[in-house]
Amino acid sequence: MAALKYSRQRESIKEFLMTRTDHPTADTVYENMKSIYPNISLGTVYRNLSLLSDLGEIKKLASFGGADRFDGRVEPHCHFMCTECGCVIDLETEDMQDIMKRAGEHFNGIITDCSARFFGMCEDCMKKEKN
Amino acid sequence: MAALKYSRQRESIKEFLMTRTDHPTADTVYENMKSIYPNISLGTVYRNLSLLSDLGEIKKLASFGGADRFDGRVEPHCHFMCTECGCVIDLETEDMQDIMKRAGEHFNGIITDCSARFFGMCEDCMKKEKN
DNA sequence: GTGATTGCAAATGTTTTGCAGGTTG
DNA sequence: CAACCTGCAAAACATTTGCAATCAC
Repeated sequence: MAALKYSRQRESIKEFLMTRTDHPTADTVYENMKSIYPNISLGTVYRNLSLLSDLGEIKKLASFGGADRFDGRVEPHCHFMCTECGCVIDLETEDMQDIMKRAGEHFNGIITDCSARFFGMCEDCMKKEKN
Repeated sequence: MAALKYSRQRESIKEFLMTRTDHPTADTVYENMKSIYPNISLGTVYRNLSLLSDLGEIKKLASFGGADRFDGRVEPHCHFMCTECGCVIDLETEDMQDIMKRAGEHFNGIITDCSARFFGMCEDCMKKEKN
């Protein structure tokens, strides 16, 4: 069992994700980290994102079509992706526990987690559409 | 606008997906197609899966962690993935339209599609756990 | 015959991994 | 100093694409 040791890089990656609400990809994290650690490698970014995700300190949003995205917000919540511009937005939805409970009613296994994604067109793209 | 032409390969791929309920990956489809068309290429499988998905004749289940999976069942329904064995099972859940409607209540864009995934342990893995 | 489809192979994009050196506790 | 972590580069995957030959209409 690997004991965890402090790393500036990991700390910065987590802090960075906390400030963002747009669910950046590993590459975006990497680009932003470079301004603090010019020599940081993409491998380190991936390793830390994966580690933080395993620890439950961040959430990995498995493929919305392209590269995986990462979310500093860990409470269960839903996501919306605009099929026009590709942006990913948090949705304030009803209690996820409730959805999970109802989904498991006709199922013989155990449901412990849930990820709901909605697709459509975001507010900004709808405005552009009108022009 | 490309006019669609018949292809045996595409037909077989669709038929194959209709017979399966385990949401195979492109590679699994490819392996199975090889018994009918020994020279079929993986590229052809990907091209046809993508085409069928665009036509709405099959559903692409974007990354459950590894490779994308494909589903011959197109009515809206939820999926469960076992974090132990990786199997993906259909879930009979409440009306998806209803979930979409409620998710959009505090949202200014338009929601047109939804994909809900549940995670946990499947019945088979629970039995093995007990031993 | 025209244009869509195919097999093949090479290219692309994303993520993981081996290794030698540096850092943490 | 032992174990973890890093940067770098190569490898591993999944998927897409260019091309010349083939097939459907």
